[in-house]
Amino acid sequence: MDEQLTPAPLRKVPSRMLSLVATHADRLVTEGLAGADARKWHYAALMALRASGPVSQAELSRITGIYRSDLVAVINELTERGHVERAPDPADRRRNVITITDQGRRHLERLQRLMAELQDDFLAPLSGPEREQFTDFLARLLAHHSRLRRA
Amino acid sequence: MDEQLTPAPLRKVPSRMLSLVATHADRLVTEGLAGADARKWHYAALMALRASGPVSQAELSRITGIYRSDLVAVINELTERGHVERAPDPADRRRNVITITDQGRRHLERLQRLMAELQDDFLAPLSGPEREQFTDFLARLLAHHSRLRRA
DNA sequence: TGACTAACGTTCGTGGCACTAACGAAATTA
DNA sequence: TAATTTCGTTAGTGCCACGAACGTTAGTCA
Repeated sequence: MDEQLTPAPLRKVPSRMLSLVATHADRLVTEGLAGADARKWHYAALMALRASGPVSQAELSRITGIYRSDLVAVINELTERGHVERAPDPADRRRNVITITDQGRRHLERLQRLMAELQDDFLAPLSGPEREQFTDFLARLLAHHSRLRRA
Repeated sequence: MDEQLTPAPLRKVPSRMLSLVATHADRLVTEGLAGADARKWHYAALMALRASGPVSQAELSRITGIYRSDLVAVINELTERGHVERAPDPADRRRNVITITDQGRRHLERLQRLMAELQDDFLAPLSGPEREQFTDFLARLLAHHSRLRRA
C-alpha cells in the first residue's frame, strides 16, 4: 500500500500519517473482534453498560459517542446474541432501558482480553513509556479538538 | 461528540482515541482545503507529480497510495481545473502520462501554505519537540504495520 | 507467428463509517 | 391547553478503502 516510493514531504504530513495508522489499527481490531463475533461498537456499548448500569439508548449514545441512529442496529445485534436486554421504561414510555446480561458480562470479559492483545499488537513498535507518551498526546489532541467542536 | 461521560477504561483505548483524533484531523484538512477548491487527494497527487515528474496513472497510484480506480476521478478533477494534463503515452499506448501544469504548480504552492497552517492547527496542543516525537511514533507504527501487510 | 500472460485505465459495486432529516409517540414547559 | 423537546427508529447522504471485471495494449516464449 504505502511505500517508500512516496516522496518525503508528502510522507511526513502528520494528518496523513495519522489516518494511515488509524486505518491499520482499525483493520487490526475489526478483524480481531470478528473472530469473537463482535464489532468495536459491541465492545464500546458493553463497556459502557457495565460501567453505568442500565440506561436508555439516548444516554448510551451520549456515553459511547455512537450516534443514536446507528445504535439501533448495535443493540439489535447484542440482543440477538443475548448480551443485552431491551425493555420499555415504565417510568418514561418513550425510553428503552438497555441492560447487560450475565452472558453479556462473560462475553465482555473475553472481549476485554482480546482487546488488550490487539492494542498490544498495534503498539508493538513502541516501548512502555513511549506508549504512555503516545496516548497522552492523543488524549490532548482529542481534548483540544472536541472542545473546539462543542463551542 | 465525545465527552467526559465516557467511562475511563473505554476512553483510554488507544485505537479508539486514534480513530477519533484522525476523524478530527480529517475534517480539519477537508474543510480547510475545500476553501481552496481542493481535496486531500489533489494535494497528494500534485505533490507527487512535482517531485517525480510526469508519470503514468498506475505509477502515480503506487506513489500516492491512492487506488488506481479512485485516481481516475482525481485526475479528472485536476484536469478540469487546469492543474494537470492527461495525455496518451506514445511509447506505451496503454498508459496515460500525467503532467503538472504551471497553473498546477502555482496552485500547489498555495495548497502547501494552507496545508502547513492546517497541520499547525491540528498539532496546536503539542510543543515543537512533542510534535516531532508524535510524528516519529506515527512513522514507526506506520512502518511496522505496512511491512506486516506486505508480507 | 501465435498463444499466453500481465499491465493499464476505467466502470461499477461493496461495506463501513460519520452524520442529517424526518417521523410518530410520549413527556415537559409555558 | 398549546408549544416545544426528547426518544427510538427508518431512511438516506457522502466519503473512503478496496475488489471485480472488462477491453486494450505490451511483453514473453514456444
